[in-house]
Amino acid sequence: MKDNGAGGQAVTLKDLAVELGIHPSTVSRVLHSSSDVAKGAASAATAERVRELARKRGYSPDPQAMGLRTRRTGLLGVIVPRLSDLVLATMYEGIEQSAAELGFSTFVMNSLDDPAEQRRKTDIMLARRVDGLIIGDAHLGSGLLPELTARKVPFVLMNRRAQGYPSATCDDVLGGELVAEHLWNTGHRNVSVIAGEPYASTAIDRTAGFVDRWKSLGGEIDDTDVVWSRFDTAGGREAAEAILSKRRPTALFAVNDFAAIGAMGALRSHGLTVGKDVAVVGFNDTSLAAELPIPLSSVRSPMLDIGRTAVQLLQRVLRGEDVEAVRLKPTLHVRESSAQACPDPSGTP
Amino acid sequence: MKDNGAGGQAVTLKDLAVELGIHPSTVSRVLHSSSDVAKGAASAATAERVRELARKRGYSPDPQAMGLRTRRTGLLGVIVPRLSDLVLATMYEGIEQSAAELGFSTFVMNSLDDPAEQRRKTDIMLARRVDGLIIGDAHLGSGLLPELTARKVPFVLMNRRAQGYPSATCDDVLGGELVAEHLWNTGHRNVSVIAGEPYASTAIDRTAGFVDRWKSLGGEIDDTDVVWSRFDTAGGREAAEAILSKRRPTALFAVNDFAAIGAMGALRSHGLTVGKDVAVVGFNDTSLAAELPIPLSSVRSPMLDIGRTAVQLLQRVLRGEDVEAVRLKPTLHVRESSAQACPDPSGTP
DNA sequence: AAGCGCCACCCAATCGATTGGGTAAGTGTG
DNA sequence: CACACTTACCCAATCGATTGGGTGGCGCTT
Repeated sequence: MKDNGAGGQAVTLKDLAVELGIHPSTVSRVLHSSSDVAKGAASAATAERVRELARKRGYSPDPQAMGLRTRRTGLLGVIVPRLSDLVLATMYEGIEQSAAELGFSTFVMNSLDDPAEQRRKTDIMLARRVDGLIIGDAHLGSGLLPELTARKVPFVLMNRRAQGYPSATCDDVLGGELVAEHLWNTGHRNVSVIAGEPYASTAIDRTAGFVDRWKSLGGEIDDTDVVWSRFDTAGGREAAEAILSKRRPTALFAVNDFAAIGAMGALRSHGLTVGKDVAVVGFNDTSLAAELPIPLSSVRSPMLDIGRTAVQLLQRVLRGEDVEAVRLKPTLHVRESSAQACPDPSGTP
Repeated sequence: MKDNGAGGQAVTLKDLAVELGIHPSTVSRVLHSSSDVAKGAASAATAERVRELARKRGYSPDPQAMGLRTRRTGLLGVIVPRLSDLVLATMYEGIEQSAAELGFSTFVMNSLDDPAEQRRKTDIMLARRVDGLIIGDAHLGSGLLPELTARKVPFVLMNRRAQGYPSATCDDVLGGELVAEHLWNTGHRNVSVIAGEPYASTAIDRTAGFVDRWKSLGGEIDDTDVVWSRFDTAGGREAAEAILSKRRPTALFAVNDFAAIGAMGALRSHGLTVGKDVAVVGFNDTSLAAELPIPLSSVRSPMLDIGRTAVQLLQRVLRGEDVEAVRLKPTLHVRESSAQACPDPSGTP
């Protein structure tokens, strides 16, 4: 029965003040001091009357007016490559939860991983006077981040990291290592990597973690076994086709579940059975992985926690604290797509 | 090099006015009147100087102050079941595009299809003083919509419809009909429906469209052939299990691609091959459908357009116009999962 | 009884932009 | 030359909440 918001005319501080016969500033102080004693502002009795009436009338302060005075909007801007990417959508769920708990609201915008669009969306957010930004689409080597620093815009990175900036990410290097160990231990010696976009730290770190660990185990892998690709299903399919046109690995590591699904499709159309002829491992363990016709092995990254952590880091940045990068630990979940030992340990040339 | 936004101290109207030696109100009028002649407000020469300086200083009006005065925030609230549902995420992309073109910014929140959460999120949005709402999670028979109407909150529905409210949806009945015709024509006579959540108009309409058309073609189908389920992969799997425990249809229609994928998994673990032993058709034609190992037949709903349409309808509501429901036409895309003629037209009892 | 302090408030400026209502200078008309 | 009218501006109130700086009145002290 509240009457604030879009349609109705909201209750204002002054309305309450008039009805109570006191000054608006007193009402403000009472409502503002969260402690039950409005220290020095009003008597306990008055304070109670104020709170009572505020509740009854469904008073909620006008964020416009409040923000105008305090220069803080309680808004956080979130920029992601695209929300229709399940990974980012899930991280955003974490952001929303955490932000709501702290009384912040969040804007999200899709940049489609396009630098011009990243700039445009950033500018829109700043024009809205967000208190800070969460950037989920950082491109390595882009000039945007130093520029934001120069403009003193408070921000943190999420999902992808970049040297020298606070970020909340998965420990992608570790994730890649886990996959390398798993495939090595199941007897594979002949593997390829579907590596993702080379401008994303996620792709680079996962690939590097895999390759480095693979070599340290004594495995062989060179640049031609690593194929860069888009993160989506079609990208994974194309990458797998490119790989299969040249050689036949016994295992594929795709740095993204969707790319892995695309690769599974390509394998099937080459007459290969996933999990028997070729092992496939994905990354992120999206809700789809376990439910696929052939359940997909995948590295589970704590997506919700990454989102939540990003908000917490941003809080600290806003308080002026020094903040470093946080990397959350992933775990490997082995399923049918890579459970069997390698059929032909010698590999195929 | 703009200096507005989170970190820097923004340029204000007054700053410009002082630098130009004129009154802030004059600056405001010049910048406000979009026509190149600031009619009556200033001379052409002054107007040009003002616009020039505004550009140079990177002036952008403070939305807080502007909104305080004009009582319009330029904010739209969007409530969806969850953004990690690819369907809603894609609709949101459409919303974002369209809203940005019109100078609006959008909030999204997840309600998780929980009535209490729907209320909470709605209240948060109204407390933020959004100009209007786009509701993507309407529950049939919920009391929330009449209440919003009573509070004079401008809103439109998206994705799901409800009698008597403006909405932008897919023509789900037609979509169900297309599937019925397709399966009938490929020789199937023994079908089951994975119907989705009974509180969602999407589920109900798609199912009803299918069932009614099926009957009108002479087919038999009764209530036990229709299984309600969650929209996600696990829900689809469970529903398929329930169906297979009782009978063996030659075709399954799932009202959602993710449920269809789950069903494909269940079929496989029963030793049935999708597309050969059992046909499967999904709904929405998400980007995944065509790329699955066994490509999934699906009804393509114009998700981006639905989002865009929702924004346009809301614009009209905000202008006080009368607005009715819009239903966009879907198209069926047949793929390997249901391309073959029914293996056993007589069906299996 | 004069003095002091504190309690419980009130006053007014302020944030940045909008907008109805002036007003002085300049132009044209009869 | 006086009057009306337009041009090109300025003035000040306003939106709703916050906040530094008062100020009466009461109680207590010595």
